[in-house]
Amino acid sequence: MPVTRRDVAKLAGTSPAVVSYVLNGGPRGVAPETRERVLAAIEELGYRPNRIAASLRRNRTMTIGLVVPDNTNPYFAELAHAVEDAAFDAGYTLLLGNAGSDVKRETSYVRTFLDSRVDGLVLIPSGEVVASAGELAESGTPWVVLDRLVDHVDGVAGQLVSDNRHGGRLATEHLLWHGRTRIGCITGPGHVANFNERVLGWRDALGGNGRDATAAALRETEISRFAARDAARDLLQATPGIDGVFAVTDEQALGVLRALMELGLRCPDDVALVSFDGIDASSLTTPGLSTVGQSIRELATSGVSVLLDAIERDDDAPAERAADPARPLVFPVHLTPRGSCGCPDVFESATRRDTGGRR
Amino acid sequence: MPVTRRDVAKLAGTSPAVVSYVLNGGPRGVAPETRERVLAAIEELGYRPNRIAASLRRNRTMTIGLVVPDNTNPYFAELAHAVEDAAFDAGYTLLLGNAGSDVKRETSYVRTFLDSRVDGLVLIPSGEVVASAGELAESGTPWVVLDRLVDHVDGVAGQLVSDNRHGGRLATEHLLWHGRTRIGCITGPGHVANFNERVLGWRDALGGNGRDATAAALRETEISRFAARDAARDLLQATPGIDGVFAVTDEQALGVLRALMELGLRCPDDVALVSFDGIDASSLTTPGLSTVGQSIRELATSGVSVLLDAIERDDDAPAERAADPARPLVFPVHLTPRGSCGCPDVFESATRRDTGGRR
DNA sequence: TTGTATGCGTTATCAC
DNA sequence: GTGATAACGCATACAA
Repeated sequence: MPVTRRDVAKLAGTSPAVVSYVLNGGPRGVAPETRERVLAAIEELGYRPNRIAASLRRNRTMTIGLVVPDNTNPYFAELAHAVEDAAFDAGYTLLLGNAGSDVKRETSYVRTFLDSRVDGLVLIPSGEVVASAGELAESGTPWVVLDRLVDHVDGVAGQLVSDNRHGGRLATEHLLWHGRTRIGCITGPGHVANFNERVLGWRDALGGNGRDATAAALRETEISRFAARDAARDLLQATPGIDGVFAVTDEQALGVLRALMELGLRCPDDVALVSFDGIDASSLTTPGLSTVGQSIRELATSGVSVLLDAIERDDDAPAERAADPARPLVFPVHLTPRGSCGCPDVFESATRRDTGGRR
Repeated sequence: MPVTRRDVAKLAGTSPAVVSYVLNGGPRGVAPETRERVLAAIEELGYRPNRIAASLRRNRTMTIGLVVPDNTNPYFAELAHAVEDAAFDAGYTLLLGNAGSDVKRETSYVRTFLDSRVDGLVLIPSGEVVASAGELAESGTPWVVLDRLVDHVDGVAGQLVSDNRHGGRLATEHLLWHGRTRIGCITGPGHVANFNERVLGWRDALGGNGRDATAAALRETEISRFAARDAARDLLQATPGIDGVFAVTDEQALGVLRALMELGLRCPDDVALVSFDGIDASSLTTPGLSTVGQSIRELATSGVSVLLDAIERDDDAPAERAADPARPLVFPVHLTPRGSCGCPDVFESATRRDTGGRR
């Protein structure tokens, strides 16, 4: 037998409506003396408002959905955590779904979240297109695409990505600067634009320096350190002269590191390595991972911010639209040199980290 | 203007109730001919049922809440992923909250989830007690405690943990077996029972072998590879003779690995290392991490299972109770020797992994 | 200032 | 087998 507004009202000797007014601070005032009685009654009964009922009435759930390929991947984990933080700060609750590179499951989650009437949706696409774009548009629920650029996203409120191509170039140029001449590349699935962009950056850098980036020096694998380890072994053995590797994700770089060890090659002495993402873990491998860091927290925070703006706007004037939401917001990346490329390996202590850390 | 059951009913020339019956497959039958018209109308209008309204009516949301200390920690990430999988399979949606070792925030999330009328709650406690146990009990919402044992949890439907003490002993005995004689320990915050248990296991093993485990060989840090790196440096420098280290979490072991490198010590040659958890990442460090593996997936799956049972039971007979839910379910652990303890480092290839992997 | 009444979209209990 | 109708808990417009 749950305690409801009726019970509170009865105990306070007033009406349920008044209880609402004191709880919501409006839209009407309530006599100080009545308010006291109401608060006392709430306290006494341990009354807790039912968000479900409020959601139904207000047509607003104060929840947002987050669909992520795999929260087990450190990069997505950091992204998800930052999204959750931003949502929490704004008073929203997060519904989480792992799509697991399975477009079917991604669609299923989007549908479930829409049925749950989330106020907005943050989507990190698993495939090259968002299969649910149609349903999303039809539902009128605002949504943003995070981290990965996709086509055919008409109704989207915003797309937020890092400057992948530039990052790929930065990484490769840095390897060249270290005097490396034969630079291989470990990349992710070809249907993900991010990775193709990073590979383009790799080609940009090599081309600009008079070297050609042949397919021979490229391996495509899943975004998994295990798959990357196998690919790196294959690459290193098939192309003996390689003295540098650009891995398009930190996760894969961990596998490359392992492959080097297994083959008896030293990093960076024999093979220098630069990767991409800038996850926390990259600073504490052996050696430290030189990486092109993304502004993970900013990406997530801005994504939620864009989403909440769209939700607000939707509430006021359903017709209005943000300025060209189809044009992606591109976030800058920055090279963080550490040991794996041949730069001095900076020892970042935990205490220094904690003071200078996030927020 | 959302399309509702009324619209479907009108188009199909029937009543909203009938639409419910065809959608829910009960509790009453419906004439095949009517059912066809209803389905056609649903299709035509692109009707999607409103879960919020259904939840309010049914007093059942088909959601469960998960409160986790930090989904960025690989161990919790794997746990969370497994919980999500189990929930998904059972048709439940997951609400996620990061408490971040902040009991205040944990309480806040529990409250929010209760207000959202989750059907059940999975809690990985951040503190030594569950501050919200009272509210939980009062609400009557079933909940389980995962991974960490805590006191004063009267209303809990179940507690699921690994055999921490035994694991600590396993790890340490293995180091002894390798001929290591001075074995230090890096542990986590003293208010977490898990870590204390693992430390007890460490003492057990040392005591049983006639060696004494002095406080000098112990360092307590946060569960962070960064903090652990600092602590390990301190430990290794303050106690020169150390030839083995037991780290109570894989996460911390990563920091120990780094500390060893920085001090010019080789692992396992100079210092052998065994840790605890068995996260995916442990198999691909350099060297591979010897670790006492938990059955992460089973822990999560059983946790959800216990929770769902309690939900079912609650639905049928609110009074009934499971058999002594206060007694924790203890899961076995298993030693996975790899390179860091001195065992041969098995190279687990991605392909072999994928076939033998989860599910 | 306060109480009353209606509706949000569903589900389930009614008579028919 | 079917259609009307009440209720879930809350928010607010409206009458008092």
